[in-house]
Amino acid sequence: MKQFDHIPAGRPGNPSPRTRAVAEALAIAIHEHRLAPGMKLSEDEVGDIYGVSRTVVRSALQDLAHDQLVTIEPNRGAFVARPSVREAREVFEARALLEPRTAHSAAQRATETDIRSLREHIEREHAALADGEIGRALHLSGLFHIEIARIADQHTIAGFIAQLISRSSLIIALYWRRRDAICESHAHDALLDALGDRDAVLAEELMASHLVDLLSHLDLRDGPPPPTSLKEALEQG
Amino acid sequence: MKQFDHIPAGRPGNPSPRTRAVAEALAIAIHEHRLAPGMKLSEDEVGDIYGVSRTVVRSALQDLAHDQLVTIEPNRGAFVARPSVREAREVFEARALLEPRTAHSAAQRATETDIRSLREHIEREHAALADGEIGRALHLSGLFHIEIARIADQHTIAGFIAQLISRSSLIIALYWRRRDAICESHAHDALLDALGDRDAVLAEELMASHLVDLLSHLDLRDGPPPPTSLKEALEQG
DNA sequence: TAGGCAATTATTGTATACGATCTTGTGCAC
DNA sequence: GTGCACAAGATCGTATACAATAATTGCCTA
Repeated sequence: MKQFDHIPAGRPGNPSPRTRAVAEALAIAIHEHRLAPGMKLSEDEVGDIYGVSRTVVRSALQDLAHDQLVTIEPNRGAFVARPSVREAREVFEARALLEPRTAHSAAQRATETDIRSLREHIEREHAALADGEIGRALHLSGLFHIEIARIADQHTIAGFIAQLISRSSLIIALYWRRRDAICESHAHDALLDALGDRDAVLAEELMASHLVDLLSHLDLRDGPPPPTSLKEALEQG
Repeated sequence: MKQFDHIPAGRPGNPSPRTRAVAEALAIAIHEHRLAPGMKLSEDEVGDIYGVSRTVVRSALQDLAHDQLVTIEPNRGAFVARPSVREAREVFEARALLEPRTAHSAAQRATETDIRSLREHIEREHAALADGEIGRALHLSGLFHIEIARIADQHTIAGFIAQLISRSSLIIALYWRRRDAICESHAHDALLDALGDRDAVLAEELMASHLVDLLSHLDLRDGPPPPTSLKEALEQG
């Protein structure tokens, strides 16, 4: 897991190393779609897995709840969040509002080191896809966006974007149309080129259309709630 | 304190009533400038004051840290946050990005009930000012902005705005030029009129200029650190 | 047999206790 | 007299224990 050590911990949350470790491990599991939306996260169970007490698990879950990756129901426990259709729309509207402008700034400020870092990022993304690790590729895809926000050097907005991308991961898990036809669109490559050329206007446009494209792959038409999960779904089938 | 019960708890944080109560009490104290930036928030002390154990205090402080109202230093404790000049700029840039558009949406969606609610809000704000309760007036002023975001009916963005306004409270505490010459600008009245007239374009413009005006009252020129506080400042002087 | 009630079980909410880390105060050496 | 080293105190980090709440099961009754 060494390759994840550099992850920009968007949240300025709990600096306690154990809490951080558990929170990030859970967050990555969610981002890589190893934990499905709606899944129960029992404090005891998580604590046993990571070899820590409920105290730190609780703290980690609270952090994740703040980023709306998990939902905490009083006296019921924590569950992997299950964003509604409405939330999904809101998240992508917010991204459409923030990310294009951020890409614009990033193009103006990007150093050669930044560009190289982004290129490595994309390569790892492609490698993951080639290995069939879709979840990991998705996670890396999100990190690419976060990296751009970091380059834009607007920490506050970058934090918001990181949060939105986290939630996007859940939204994709719930509403993506065809899991097989995932990505390998070269939107990120095109963005990287624009950033490398310091073409701020183009980068902004590309980001905007990239987000529109992403949104178009979601199935948000059916107004009602998302695909229910767990045993209930199996019982019905 | 009944009049604060309706406060929109921007964060979806810990639903535990005690943790919420402590977190909100501390948040309001910070918003009303009763707790100065940099002040130490000892877990034992806070626990004694509110009659709860360190467990819940820790949880509350963690929530506040996530909103960047307090800073937690490992093994050192929690302190009321002290935003840097740079953070101050970032916060107002983010507000300038989000709030005008939100005001636009709010103007389109506002119901008569919304307008009445806002009007009451302003009246309480003026009343607080008339009573010389500057801190409380400032807090209410922030809530006015949050209320507009709520009316705009974009929960995600409204959450971001709530966070930004929280931090603005600290920024004002640190960087406001002349505490006496505070407000009683009728910017909020003008905004309310525009919203009442459903004039979205005007509301957007008014919000934008209101934020510029606010920013212009901050003293962010001196590049280096903010007006340090606490004993350290006194020892140096 | 279906529905509702009660006891049991499991899980969370909170408090307390212990260990680790940092701060502070004192004393000794230089 | 100054500076460093060490010890005492305080505070935080984590684990554990107990209390409160909700979910589940089994039983009784209609």
